[in-house]
Amino acid sequence: MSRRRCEENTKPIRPLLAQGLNPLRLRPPHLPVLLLPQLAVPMAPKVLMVAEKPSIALSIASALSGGRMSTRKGSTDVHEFDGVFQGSHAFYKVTSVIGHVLSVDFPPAYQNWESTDPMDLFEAPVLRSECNPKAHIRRHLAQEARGCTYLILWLDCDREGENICYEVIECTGIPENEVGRRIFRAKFSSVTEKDILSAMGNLVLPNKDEALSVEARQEIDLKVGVAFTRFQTRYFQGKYGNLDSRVISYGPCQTPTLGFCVQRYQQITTFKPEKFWSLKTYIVKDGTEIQLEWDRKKLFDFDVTVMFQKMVLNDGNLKVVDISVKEECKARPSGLNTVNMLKVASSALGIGPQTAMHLAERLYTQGFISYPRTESTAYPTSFDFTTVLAVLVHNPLWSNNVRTLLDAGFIKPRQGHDAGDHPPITPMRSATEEALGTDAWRLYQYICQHFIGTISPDCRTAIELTSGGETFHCVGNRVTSKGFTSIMPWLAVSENNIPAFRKGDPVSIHKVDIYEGSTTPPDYLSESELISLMEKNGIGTDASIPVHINNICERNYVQVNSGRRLVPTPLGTTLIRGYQCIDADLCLPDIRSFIEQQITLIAKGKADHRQVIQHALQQFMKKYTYFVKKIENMDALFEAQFSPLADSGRLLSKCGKCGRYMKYISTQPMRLYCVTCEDVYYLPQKGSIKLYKEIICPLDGFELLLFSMVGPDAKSFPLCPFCYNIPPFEGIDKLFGALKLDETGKVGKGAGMPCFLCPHPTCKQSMITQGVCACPECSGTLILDPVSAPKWRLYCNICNCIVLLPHAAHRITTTNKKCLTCESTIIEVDFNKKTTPLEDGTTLHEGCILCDDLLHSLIEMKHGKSIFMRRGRGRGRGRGRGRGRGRRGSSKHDDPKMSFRDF
DNA sequence: GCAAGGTC
Repeated sequence: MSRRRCEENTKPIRPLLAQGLNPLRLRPPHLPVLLLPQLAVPMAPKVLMVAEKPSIALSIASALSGGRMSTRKGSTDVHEFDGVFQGSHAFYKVTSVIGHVLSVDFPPAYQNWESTDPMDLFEAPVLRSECNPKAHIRRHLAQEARGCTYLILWLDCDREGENICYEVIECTGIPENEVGRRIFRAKFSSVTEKDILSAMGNLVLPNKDEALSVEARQEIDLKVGVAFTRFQTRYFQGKYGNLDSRVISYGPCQTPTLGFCVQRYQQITTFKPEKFWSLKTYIVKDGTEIQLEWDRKKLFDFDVTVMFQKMVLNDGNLKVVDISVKEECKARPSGLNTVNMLKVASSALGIGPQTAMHLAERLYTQGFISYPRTESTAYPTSFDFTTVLAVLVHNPLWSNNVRTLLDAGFIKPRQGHDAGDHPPITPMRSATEEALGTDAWRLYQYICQHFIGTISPDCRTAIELTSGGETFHCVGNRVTSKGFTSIMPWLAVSENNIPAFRKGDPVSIHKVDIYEGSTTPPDYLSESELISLMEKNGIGTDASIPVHINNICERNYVQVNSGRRLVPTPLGTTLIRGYQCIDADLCLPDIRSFIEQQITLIAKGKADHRQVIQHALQQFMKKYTYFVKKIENMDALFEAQFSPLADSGRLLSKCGKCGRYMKYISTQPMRLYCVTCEDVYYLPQKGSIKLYKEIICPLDGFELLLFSMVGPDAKSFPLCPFCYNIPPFEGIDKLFGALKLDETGKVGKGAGMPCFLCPHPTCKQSMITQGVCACPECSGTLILDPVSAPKWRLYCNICNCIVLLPHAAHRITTTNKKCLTCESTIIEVDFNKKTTPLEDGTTLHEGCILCDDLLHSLIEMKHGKSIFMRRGRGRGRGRGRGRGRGRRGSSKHDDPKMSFRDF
């Protein structure tokens, strides 16, 4: 796990001392910060302190202020108090970010899958932008830093934390060269008052090398993942119709994760059962028949087994040659960390890692358990077990165990591993099933039982062994002290009593049977086993392991079966088999270790980060070119497993180029395929599609389709498949910028051009003819929904605003007249004869919905689903496009199949 | 529509 690794090479404080800036001497650690009335120190310098998450900001502020602080709301809470800094009075503000502030991506020019060769991504520039613009953390930090003299970084003490330090510095606007003068780093080994005070007294500097190592990882992961993903998605989706995944993704974590599942699958499918035989020998002692275990266990040769059976039967007697009694100890568990909690949740509670994390987070925010993301299994020395036990004593489920521990004293917990982050996961408050709901309760119950188990005695068992003649033995098992297994009964040792034997006793054999068995294949990989494998191989971190597992499920590479076992799908097995055929490195865990090992050079200050990135990317570029060159090897496997696009789907609408019907592929991603032109046209997802009145798009001759979203108030709109994928008007995306650009100016999700965005002046489906007036809530246009009868309505072509028109109208259409007052399109309503509001009983009425009193009184505004569209993907690819682009340094002799270790 | 890493 890369997260939570606290590097040893923390930069020392010496430069500070050299400048005459003593590390802080606030006060003896046991005394709270000296509180001074704020008025008395009008010029007190301001110190801004920033933690990685709100909970830590609170802990830091509480520890440093002795609980005497005021808190105000902001993007994240800001805790304020007066104190002393560098011997002077100071005003402290403690706030936090929420994890990373920035993340990397490609510039807009590289976002188009059609016009960008994935190979170019390796050398593309990368941009850093706010990862959660809605949280406004950048603005928050800039505001809070204004007027502050000092910035103290309290980010988590690992490489990611060190990287976030520099993100924070960037956002505050304080120049980076102020590190050591105005900017300091607090390094804490746990979130306890003692460690916080000690960190404050020993401020150091942020570690640029570690921060850069994370930047390198980000760039390598992005470029490698996105390049491979785009290439294989386009290649295979341009050829096959039933892959059933929107994206055929590749990633240095997700792919090896899938690799583990497929590896087990391959063990199962290639397994050859073997017959074996063993001797079951029975004796009678004190009137009971006992079956003895044969020391040879089993033999794979029947004749030899029969020979042994004859030998034993001929003798007919055994002698007790040895009796041994030993006590074994089954150790109590150590403190509960995230990964172990996830494993138990999956294997014992049947709750998947993603769900388990959500439940745990909820339990945490409601105050029932301590912080659920931790690698540590060691309790801090100051941990107050008695308080937690006192909380638990009232629950009848374990009150007896808890009372015993409180009365008789509890056992010191096992040492465990201290990762320097948070304490193990423990209960904080008493709870009931009614209050939590079933699954949260089951998880909470486990956390309580585990906690009690960690301070209960070990389980002790006495084991007796007896051996005889041609080496048989029997084992008895007696539990002498249940210890922690009384609170964790699923871990109990099963007892097995055997009669008393004396050494030298002769024993007569009652019968000797031959047992025939057969070796069996292993089961599918359990989720819990997968988590262990990922942890062991450094794939993902405690926080990201559930995400990777979820990814390979969502992409339809594996399915979670009963007992939470992961069964690869044909797509999953074909992908991994394909990598194995071309370059097995691509799906082995080594690919992650290679990146880790490369960036560690940066973290340790042994290599320049730009050079390392270049070096690593060059290796991956070679792998990429080789993969592209050899893709036919993988394709052969796909061909055997999946149907070509031409064989998939039903005929739906006419192609504007060749005039033939195109096929509709209903498996995700929904698309049209023209068999003649070999072109693919992507469609909006998550809805239904049908032919729209056989209307032809005047721009390109394609037949229009009607897309309907699902659910109540779902909108429908017509679209031309060609315009939707390749917008015909230059700059249509800028014209409707609000749809596609987020606050950072980054291109967001959006479609090419459905008819409701089309500026065609005469086509009856276009925005020009169907548009009625400006949207009251955004810069969009209200469009008449042509198929909304009898609940006629207008919808905004940008936001989720809906305007309900007079109900039960027979017909509503737009006209080519404009309102003289407001320039809205005049609509024509043909009211129902029976319900017409017109005085003379007539049904036809023309007017402007804003200025006509009658129409205006009949409309109503509400909000529905926003029109969520995916970015068009343009024309599909013909067979084999994108192949053989083996340029840039790939020579015949370059075979990147060699292990990374050789590079 | 892409990666992996934070955290809510």
